[in-house]
Amino acid sequence: MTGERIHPSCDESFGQRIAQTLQLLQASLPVQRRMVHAGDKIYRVGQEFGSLHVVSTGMVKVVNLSADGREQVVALHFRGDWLGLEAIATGSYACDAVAMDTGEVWSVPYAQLLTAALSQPQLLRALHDAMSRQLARDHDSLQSLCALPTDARVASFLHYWADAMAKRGLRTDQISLHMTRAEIGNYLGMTLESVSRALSRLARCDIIRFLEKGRREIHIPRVEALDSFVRQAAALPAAISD
Amino acid sequence: MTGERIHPSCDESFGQRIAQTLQLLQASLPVQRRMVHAGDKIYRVGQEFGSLHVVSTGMVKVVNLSADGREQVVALHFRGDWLGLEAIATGSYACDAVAMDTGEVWSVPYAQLLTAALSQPQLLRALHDAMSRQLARDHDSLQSLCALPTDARVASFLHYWADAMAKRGLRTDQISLHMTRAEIGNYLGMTLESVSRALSRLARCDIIRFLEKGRREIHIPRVEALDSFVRQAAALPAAISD
DNA sequence: CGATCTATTGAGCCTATTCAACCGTCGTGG
DNA sequence: CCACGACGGTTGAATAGGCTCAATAGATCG
Repeated sequence: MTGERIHPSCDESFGQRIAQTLQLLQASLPVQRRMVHAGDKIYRVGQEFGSLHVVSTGMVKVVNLSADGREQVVALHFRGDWLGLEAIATGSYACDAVAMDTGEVWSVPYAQLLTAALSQPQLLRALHDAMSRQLARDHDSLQSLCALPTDARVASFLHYWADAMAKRGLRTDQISLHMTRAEIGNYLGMTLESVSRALSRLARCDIIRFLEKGRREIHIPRVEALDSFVRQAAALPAAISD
Repeated sequence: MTGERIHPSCDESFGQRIAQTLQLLQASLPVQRRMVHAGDKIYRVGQEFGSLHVVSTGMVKVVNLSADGREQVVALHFRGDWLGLEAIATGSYACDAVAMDTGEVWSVPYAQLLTAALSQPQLLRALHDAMSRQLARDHDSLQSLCALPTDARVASFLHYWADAMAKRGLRTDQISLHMTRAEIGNYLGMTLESVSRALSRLARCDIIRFLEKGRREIHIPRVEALDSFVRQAAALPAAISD
């Protein structure tokens, strides 16, 4: 293991684990690589389930479609994340998976993955870890939605994003959200105006800064500042600082 | 492979699948059965992960503990549901699992489960199905939280509960919530007063009825009524359709 | 019976939504 | 080239939905 560190708090080994998993997949299965661009769908709701997918590069949003046609972003995925897990039980995808960026997605037939997993326990471990992490992440999302006011929810979202980047060895002080305010709002259960206002307020407190005029590039001087902002908002449901 | 079918929407066979899974577990692993009563903890946050748990009878709530001590109910589990899945990746439980009722919980060491799964593919399938279902369920929770007003969220909650009972072959017209209004509110991201008001309104519309004076027994004449109530609230945040 | 817990309901307030106007950027086409 | 519209973002004013605070009542239990 090469000794390189970027972030103190998060484990550096996570990025390596991702790389290992991707290598393992490639070595032991006929993965089908696919280049995707923003807006491309990796799979669609209702489509028959056959394969799981792993994000190699790029970012993917998972959109739940309700019966009456409304859309709900329920998860975001980055390098190393698995897609389609929610379809295993039912046999058909319950969501759309949409690329938010140019990237590469690998697909592996679920049946073959299981077969390979019998002789490669690490594969099974990787799959279970991915599912487990997703469950834990969903719980955190739920808690944010239930317990935090809008501003803190946006802060928590940024923190999550920065954390996801840090875990993958990418720079965390400057993140570029490949989402519109409307998409962010949809994911966080609020309106696009509220997202905009929250971001403006965070910028006013100097917790974040906008780079360029196109305000999707966000500079985060200190990630801990986001954390403490969330923490404080959580403790006092209705406190207002000047 | 024995003849098995997966229904798209509302499978009658679900209850049978649960029974089969429990039998399978019992037959191929040293499950440790444990009787639990309301308030008992199956596992605690921070505790080292070693075993997964399956609800045999009774109901269990999973409570996420945030850094600052606030509690958040993130999931509810019934017969056949697996507990502790979110701990696989990290190696330690991230939540408390608390019995809401008298019941029985089976525990199986994860390592032994994996070993057994190598020779019993159905075991692995059952585990994956459970995780997959939980992920899909989490997505639905997220969507409810994000998109529905309080009344509809309560209605959706009751519908979910009734559905869970129905899938397990239990009576669905009369459900007994083993939760206080405060717990329900915590789970649904609203205050206990809002829960109370929502229930009162639903009762006023005759979508539900209270049995007895202790108002946790709820009679649901027509489950479809709950569904249509949710659907209508979802479609029009403020719009008007005859 | 008093003490405690849970639930219901009302009144006022506050947060986040709705509605609206405005600005900047980006393509497109006259 | 500029006019134009489409789109994404910001900000303000007014509204409303849900929260807070508070009072009341039933239930349970020692």
